[in-house]
Amino acid sequence: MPYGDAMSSRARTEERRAEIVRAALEVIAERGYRGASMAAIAERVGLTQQGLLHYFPTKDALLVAVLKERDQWDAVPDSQWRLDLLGSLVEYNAMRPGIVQTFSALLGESVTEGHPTREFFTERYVRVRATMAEALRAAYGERLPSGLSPERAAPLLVAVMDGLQYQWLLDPESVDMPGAFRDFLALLGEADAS
Amino acid sequence: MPYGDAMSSRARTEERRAEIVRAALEVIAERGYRGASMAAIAERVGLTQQGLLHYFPTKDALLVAVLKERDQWDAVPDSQWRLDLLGSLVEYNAMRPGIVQTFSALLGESVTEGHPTREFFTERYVRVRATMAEALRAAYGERLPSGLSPERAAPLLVAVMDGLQYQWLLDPESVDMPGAFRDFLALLGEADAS
DNA sequence: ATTATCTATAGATCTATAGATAATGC
DNA sequence: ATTATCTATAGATCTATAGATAATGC
Repeated sequence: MPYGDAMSSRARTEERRAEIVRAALEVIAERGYRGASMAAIAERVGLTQQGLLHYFPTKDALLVAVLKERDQWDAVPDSQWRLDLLGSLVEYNAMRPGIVQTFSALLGESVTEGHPTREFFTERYVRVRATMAEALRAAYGERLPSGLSPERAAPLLVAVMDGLQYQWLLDPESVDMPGAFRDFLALLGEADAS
Repeated sequence: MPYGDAMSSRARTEERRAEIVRAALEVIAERGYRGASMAAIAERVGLTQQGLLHYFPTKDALLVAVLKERDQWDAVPDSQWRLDLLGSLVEYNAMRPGIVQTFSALLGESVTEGHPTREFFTERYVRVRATMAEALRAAYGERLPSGLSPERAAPLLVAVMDGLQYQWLLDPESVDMPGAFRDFLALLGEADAS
């Protein structure tokens, strides 16, 4: 038996696909989606470009699989976010520059016209802002100590996370991403004295 | 005289180059740098791709010119930033989605490996953080009302500006970029009650 | 003479299709 | 039979070079 275990052929196919998606995540981190060639991804899993097309018949099909994978990342079942988990999430991200870089490269490309990730990110942000607003409401009620409503604080929270990622990716020595994020959380939680 | 004015030939050349840079800014906004072909930029100014190469001998040379142009945008002579101008800057940006989109697309690409804008952005952020820290210091002294030092507040300020731009570009209806930014400035200026 | 612009074209890529060959699994 | 993988290749692009032609400006 050429494979040392009892894996079904279907499971083996799925594993190969997962391997390809991981390779795609890497290559996209390095070169962006437009810059990531099917041949480069194929090479990373030891296939020819045409061999790869057996698993994903078009580049877009592969991107869809990549985004689904990514979706599992941030999709903690919506209303279960607790504010105090966010700091840990950012710390976790700081240990996985590859994932952060894939995400940031795709986000950057998504604002260009007709980009295949545009709709994904637009919808994702609607969802993430709503989730964050809920988490803020659960923690603070209708007004944060600073006076902001959860709905107005949410886009700021998301913006800080994304913006810090770019600064950190470009210059990790100079930017303490988790520390800065904690500063921001503290800011949100502070009482308004005015 | 084929040209209706007394422009020198040198000035006419410079104007053509400026025209090309503007076209490049547009095409980069639409397609990113990797996706922006020289041919597409040339077409926008009514030239063939080879005609464009007469003015900028390589794609990278054109990018350098684009970044220099962009540099003039944010280069308010360093130490002259006043905090109360930042809100207006964001309002101004909200009226010029094209510029914001060019910038955001390039920033996104800059985190990929060996990208020609990487160094530019890395250095730019070092500079911008320092400038913002100075502006904050000028406004608040060594501690902001919230208790943060200017140096720790600066990366947050920059992150909010950048992060809001992505959310706004993807979904301008849902995101009030200037309003959210004002919320953030208010947050920074509020006293720490803890 | 220099500047602006064009046609022709080389040489790299890139995605995708067609179709062959070998191995796997009912 | 189906799955995995390969070679060959079509058809689009893309950047850049070579070299011609016409107009401009000392």
